[in-house]
Amino acid sequence: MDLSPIAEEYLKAISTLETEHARPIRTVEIADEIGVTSASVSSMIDTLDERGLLEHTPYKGVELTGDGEEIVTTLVRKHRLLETFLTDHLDYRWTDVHEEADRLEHHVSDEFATRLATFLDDPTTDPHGDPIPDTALTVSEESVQTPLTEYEAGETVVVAQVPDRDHDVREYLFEHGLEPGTELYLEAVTAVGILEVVPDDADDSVSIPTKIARHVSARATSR
Amino acid sequence: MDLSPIAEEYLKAISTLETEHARPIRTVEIADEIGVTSASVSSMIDTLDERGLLEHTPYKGVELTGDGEEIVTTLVRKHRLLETFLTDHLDYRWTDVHEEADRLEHHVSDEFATRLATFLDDPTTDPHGDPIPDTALTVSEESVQTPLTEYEAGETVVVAQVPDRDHDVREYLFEHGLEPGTELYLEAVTAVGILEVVPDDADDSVSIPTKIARHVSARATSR
DNA sequence: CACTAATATTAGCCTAGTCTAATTATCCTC
DNA sequence: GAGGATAATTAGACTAGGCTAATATTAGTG
Repeated sequence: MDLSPIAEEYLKAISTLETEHARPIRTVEIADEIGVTSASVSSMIDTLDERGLLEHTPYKGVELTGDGEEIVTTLVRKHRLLETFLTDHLDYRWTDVHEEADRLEHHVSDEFATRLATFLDDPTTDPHGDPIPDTALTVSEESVQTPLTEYEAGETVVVAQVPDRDHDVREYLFEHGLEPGTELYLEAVTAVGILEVVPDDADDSVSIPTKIARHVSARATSR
Repeated sequence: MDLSPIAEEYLKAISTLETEHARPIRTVEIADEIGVTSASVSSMIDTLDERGLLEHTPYKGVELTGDGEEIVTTLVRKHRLLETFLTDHLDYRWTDVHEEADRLEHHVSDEFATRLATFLDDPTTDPHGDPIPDTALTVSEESVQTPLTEYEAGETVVVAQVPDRDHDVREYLFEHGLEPGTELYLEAVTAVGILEVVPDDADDSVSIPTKIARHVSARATSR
């Protein structure tokens, strides 16, 4: 039987947390991520466990099974293909596509995803720079990408990925001219945790708090 | 508050039945249309009535209000825009798009619809030949269209609309080469309720039962 | 090692939407 | 205008997913 969009949201949340923490995920973490109570999470964990999508060790935490991960990867693929379509063809700003894709990913068929991918010419990254899993659901080798905070003053880098989940952060980066593909000259790293950077299409430097810069990854310029 | 996809399905069903019968719609008709029991319909009618989307006269039937009709028209617009996108850009056959559009129409935002319409160059009819309501939700003047059964042997017509809801009927028409835009020579009308027609891209005549032909509309050729 | 804080689970209730069974209205025919 | 057929509504129960409150487990600290 098919999974409800709600059950799918739980799987996605668990997957995100697993990637972030690399250890079993606790009930309360899922509750915080989704915005429901721990009680609700406990009961959804039961159903997901019965369906073989995760392994639950009571009082310890959960881990996705292969089946669970596969469902999540399918969703991620649909999500990122949709985002690509929305920005590249429907003229959405990349800052605005996440919410629409988050809703639609649960409702487009596999057939739709396959055809959309063909229409888009099988893209490998989405507008935030995140990799799009292919039909076999394998994620392509990511190019070497490092958080902006790892570079030093004086270096020039290209923005590779920006965080896709927090609207305010996306808005902040957009307004300061930072998006995937932007070339950046790192002017200075101040003591109070601010990066001074100069985007390639700007004259003045822009201040980026470390808190945000940590989640922006970049690769060295190819020259 | 937003309406659930299920509530939206009820409104669509009522609208379809109103168009078909031009009179208040009874509980059991809605039940048959959607495939639920009359009891379920009764209770949904209550909620829809409370929201001001229809008027219910107990034991008599329901009629959509202006608000109710507006919601349906928005859904129809989304549905037909989606169908157009699926056939024109994702290479779906026009016989296969109805189901996907029926799911997605409940989940795409108004913003998405607006942008999709622009992307598609503001089409006025969908792949089945049905008119697409514009942003103001007015349906464009339909060209004069008459059921195939109203024409006489010897006439040449162009298929304007095919039924969009029944997959088997669509499949039948597709296999016999009848789709919107097909030019048709009406060879004969037999006694047992069969039309013999010759599509423009075929040599042999094709037999269409009156039962089906009644729901295919056509306009006279422009020559 | 015991106690407390934090977290997890269970119990029990709520809402939306479904069902079956029982009841009530309406209508049609005689 | 009475009787029966048909249709509509109501009553009561079920499921998914949510909540709060109560209970149980684990972990950390003294």
